[in-house]
Amino acid sequence: MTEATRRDRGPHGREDTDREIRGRARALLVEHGHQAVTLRAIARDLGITAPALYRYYSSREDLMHHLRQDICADAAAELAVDIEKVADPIGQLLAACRGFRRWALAHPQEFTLVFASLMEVQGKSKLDWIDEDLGADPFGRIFLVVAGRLLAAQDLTVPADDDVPAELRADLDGFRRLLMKIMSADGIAVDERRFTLGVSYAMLQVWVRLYGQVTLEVFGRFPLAVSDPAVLFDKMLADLVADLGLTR
Amino acid sequence: MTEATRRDRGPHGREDTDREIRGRARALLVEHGHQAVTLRAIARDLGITAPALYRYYSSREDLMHHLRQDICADAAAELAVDIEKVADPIGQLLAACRGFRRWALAHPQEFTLVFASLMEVQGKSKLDWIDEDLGADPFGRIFLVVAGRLLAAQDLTVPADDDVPAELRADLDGFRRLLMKIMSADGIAVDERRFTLGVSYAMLQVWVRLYGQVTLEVFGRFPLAVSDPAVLFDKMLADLVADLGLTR
DNA sequence: TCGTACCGGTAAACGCCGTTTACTAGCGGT
DNA sequence: ACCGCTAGTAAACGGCGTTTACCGGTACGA
Repeated sequence: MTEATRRDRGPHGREDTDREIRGRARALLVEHGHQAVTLRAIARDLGITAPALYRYYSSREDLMHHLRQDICADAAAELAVDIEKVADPIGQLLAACRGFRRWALAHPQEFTLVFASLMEVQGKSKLDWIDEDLGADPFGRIFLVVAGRLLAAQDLTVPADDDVPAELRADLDGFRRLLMKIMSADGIAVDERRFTLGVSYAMLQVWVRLYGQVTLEVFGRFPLAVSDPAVLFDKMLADLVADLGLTR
Repeated sequence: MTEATRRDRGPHGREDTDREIRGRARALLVEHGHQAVTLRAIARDLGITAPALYRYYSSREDLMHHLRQDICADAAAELAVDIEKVADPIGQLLAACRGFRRWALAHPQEFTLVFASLMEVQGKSKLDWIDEDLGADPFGRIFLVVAGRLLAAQDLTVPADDDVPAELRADLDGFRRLLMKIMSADGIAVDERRFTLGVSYAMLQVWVRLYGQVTLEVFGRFPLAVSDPAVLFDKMLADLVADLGLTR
């Protein structure tokens, strides 16, 4: 006679178990933080022993790596919903930015894991998340598509190419080409001549400000008490679209 | 006869031992990351047993908390040196920004601990680091002093007070008052009428961009490969001073 | 001078943790 | 009927934070 609390109740396929593992890991992360994501705790919740998890992941770090990808994909999906509610490109940009902030504040642990932690020193570069097939991780793609649509529809006020330092041009041009590839994959036509280095640079700066503001808010590192951070965020967004020379 | 590797060789004062503890903790953090800062490892390095550390700190988390403060103070001291090498206020602002970047890149683990981790859920607000005696932590003070000197010496291009949303005014005014207190404590005289809400807002935005850029670089989260990040950083600084309407 | 209270430390233990090793029950294919 | 694979178990190792009980000095007051 087998014991009561056993695992062989019903035929769990490998995929199912894997999903359960990541689901519990995710829940532990959300509820009790990065430290609480423990192989033994996950196994316990699944009614399994810890070493069994090694049939699915080669180490805790390996599991965390896949977890990051899950999180990324989920955040991207959530963001995509927000964006598609809006028709005009500027509105989509704002929706993407607000959606990013909302997600980050609602999921601080996930945000930290994916967007604000040192990459394990394994790979040579920090940029393994760029150039998986075409472009970037699913999350980055969302932003790039939004940028692409905006660019196709509107003229932006951006620095002249002469104003961007020579040492940056190759990088920015690479970014430009990446973005064009994504756009054409997304069925967006864009006039190459309007897509200058200055446009690449401006997009980069938008990301710097968005990321900075969100990260500061998540980590509570503003130099003053902000009683209504949403207002501050919207003001920054307004500055952003103004600096880009956008009007609906 | 006592064993060879014992601790009672020479009279270590309590302060000395405490410094050694923090020193080893610091070294472990730098060399092997947050995870490696282990009470047992620290104790081992000091030729002591782990429970002895509880005579100095009530828990590992308590030690980490003090460690954060040490790091903050050290970073501030390092930054102060950079700043005092320069005479003019604009140069000091640039030196502070570049110093912050250099420190963050040279000490990613410390940077993460102090500037990019979720505050433990203990205190009610995230802002315990504001308003210890007057103002902020030693690190924040440095920036505030630099800002004060700049403000006393130069006119800034900032948004009109009417452009800052009503909901932000109380917060920004609090920041203004804090900064004026720090400035007067630092012996800087400033015309109150030139220190508008727009000035507070502009300073906040400078911090957003600086923090965003540095954090992106430390975490490798730029959306493109940046072959010479220093150039990108300097370009952003140039934009910053241009946006503030500064010229030497 | 003698107690005594405290201070900084030790030893042992508890219950976690990741990970490795050896083993096994059950299943699919031949 | 057997073989081999898969997904699991049990036991163990060493490391971790933390608690408890104990202990040798040293400072200090009677």
